[in-house]
Amino acid sequence: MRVTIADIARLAGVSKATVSRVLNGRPDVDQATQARIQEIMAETGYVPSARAVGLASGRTRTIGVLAPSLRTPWMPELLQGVADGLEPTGYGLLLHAAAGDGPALERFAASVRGHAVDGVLAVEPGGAVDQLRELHRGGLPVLVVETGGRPSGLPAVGADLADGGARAAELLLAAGRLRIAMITGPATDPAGNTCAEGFTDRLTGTGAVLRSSHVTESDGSEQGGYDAVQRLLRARLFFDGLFVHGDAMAAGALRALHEAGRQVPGEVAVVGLGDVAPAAYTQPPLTTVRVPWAELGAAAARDLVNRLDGGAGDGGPVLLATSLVVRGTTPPVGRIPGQRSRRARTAELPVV
Amino acid sequence: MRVTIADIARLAGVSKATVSRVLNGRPDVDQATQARIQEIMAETGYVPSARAVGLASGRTRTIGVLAPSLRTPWMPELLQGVADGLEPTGYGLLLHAAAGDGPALERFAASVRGHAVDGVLAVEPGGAVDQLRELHRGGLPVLVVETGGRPSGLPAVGADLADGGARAAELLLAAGRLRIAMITGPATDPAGNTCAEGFTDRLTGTGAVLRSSHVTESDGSEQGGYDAVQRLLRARLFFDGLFVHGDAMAAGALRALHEAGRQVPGEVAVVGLGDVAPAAYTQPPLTTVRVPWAELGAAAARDLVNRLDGGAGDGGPVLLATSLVVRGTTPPVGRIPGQRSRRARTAELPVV
DNA sequence: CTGAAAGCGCTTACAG
DNA sequence: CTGAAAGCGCTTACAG
Repeated sequence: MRVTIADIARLAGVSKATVSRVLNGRPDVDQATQARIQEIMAETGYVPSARAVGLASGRTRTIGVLAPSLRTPWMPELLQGVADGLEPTGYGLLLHAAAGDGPALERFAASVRGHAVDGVLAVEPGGAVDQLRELHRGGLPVLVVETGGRPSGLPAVGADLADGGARAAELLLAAGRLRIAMITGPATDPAGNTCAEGFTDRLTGTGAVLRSSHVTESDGSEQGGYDAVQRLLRARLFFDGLFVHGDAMAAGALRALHEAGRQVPGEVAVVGLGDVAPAAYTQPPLTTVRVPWAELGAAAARDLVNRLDGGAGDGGPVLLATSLVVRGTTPPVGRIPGQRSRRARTAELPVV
Repeated sequence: MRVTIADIARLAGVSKATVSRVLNGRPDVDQATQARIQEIMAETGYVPSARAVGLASGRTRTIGVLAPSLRTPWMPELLQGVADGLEPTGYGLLLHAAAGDGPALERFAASVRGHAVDGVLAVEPGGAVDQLRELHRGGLPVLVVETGGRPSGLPAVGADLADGGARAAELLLAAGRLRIAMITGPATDPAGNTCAEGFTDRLTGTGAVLRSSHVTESDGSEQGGYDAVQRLLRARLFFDGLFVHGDAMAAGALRALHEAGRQVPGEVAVVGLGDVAPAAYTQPPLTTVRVPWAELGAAAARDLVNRLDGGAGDGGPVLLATSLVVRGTTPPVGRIPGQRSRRARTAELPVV
């Protein structure tokens, strides 16, 4: 039924080896022969069997992507970047969207050991990192997308979150804020941790203070951010600057501040992290540390494919730049290094 | 290097055929022999080669998922459902996240024709539906997730959006709204179309009117919803009920109504569609037609795997129920059939 | 309950 | 520039 390489060979009056050469674009084939073979392949609608190519060549031209959850706000954007980065290479994307532990992880590891994929792209693998190290030691190409978690020691691409945190601190300092509060996110979304390091480092010795009493943990959700601000307010803690490790939480924080009658940015300046969907549409629009999620995914895809195709990898870990998107939850200030305004500030935004 | 079935056979003193039988859980193997073989496989860490199994068995135990874009608000939720539904079956998920046309689609079709996957799950395929029909005619198992687009004639699962629309209409009627406006979404997210049919059908003969002048099209984004309401208001059109074909647009619509000083739900009652992330956190929280995205994905995955494993498919198209989630953008009314309150209404919500 | 052999559809040295 | 042959690592009748 199915057209095979043998059919093409017979029709063209050549051997399977020659057809295979044409298929793989080898240069050492007679022009006329090549043209004839290609014509026959087109006429018959021949498509090589991925399964046979896989077995014979030892490669599937597919990479496995390990993503803890598609529900993390920035994950779809990052995955779309991976898909877009992969598309032109012809590599397929085998998606494993499940938490990095338990039987699901075992299943993933087995499929990887069964050579269903040529390499693995792991997004913030968390608990799966030990498995990945073992697979990597076993010779499997692995690339980790680090969004702020502990460096794994594996080949990685990430974003310069520490710098993003420093920029956030500079913006609050430029706005004259001296009593800072911070809402941290869940362990599964560790971008905030690294960002916080750059943030606190930059604050050191400036007169602005971030007390541990003013740091509260939340779960990444809008409601979580709302609750976190309520905790701060109920504890009667004073703060005029707030750094929130996630835009969804920041949206909730803004809601709580609004309900409490606290003016933003007049009384409290707020900076988020991520620049995901809700950021541009909060009231006021959220100033936030932008992470280039899609670019991160695309860079990771290209880097991994590069390694698979024999490239040595581009040396050390790749670190993409973050940037500060200044919208309406921080007061308009003079130019701040790295500031980037994505939206005209509207007249009704309060000015300090 | 790699442990193969031949190694296991030699170590166990049996033939490859017997090892294969154990591998595939065939019952006709001696208990002791089976135990010995399994022990040896465990000791050696044997994992069957997915590539060899694929070639020999003619199946890859992988399904291809065609998703136009991961940036559609409900897509991550739906995809997570697919992944979760697939997990226990052991099937892999080859993700193709690109618009249904152009060279990317060609690449997808080629990979499908190359038998890289056993079947295809297509989410709202749009322009790719002709390709899918052809593949289906060629014998490929195909399942379409229909979110409101034209029925493709292919095996499908969908949500009962017409019923959801009818519920939305009933809610507005119960609230006494007679001048209705509607904001429709982009062609790539056609859920609203079907929903609108049920909506207008239910309105017919009730005294409530939805004029074509009061229907405006938007792009699915928050800003698009905002702009759409501004268009309606600038045209000086009166409306006391508003049905928006997407929660993100509804969030923008609420923002525009707020800026214009229109009270919600007092002056305008608003119903959204989707029940995606922004819905619960708008001000007031959005009343919306809930679509069970994750369940939709999981049902599709199970149905397709069922077909692949020899099940005949469950008869006609599967249609999951939608429901109305009543929050704060519609006035509290007595029990409405099918109403479902997901959140305690807070005291400060305006009451008509 | 088990084995020998053919076959899945390619790729890859090797030889010419 | 091209072909014959072996091999990738399994599964599947067929025979016993």
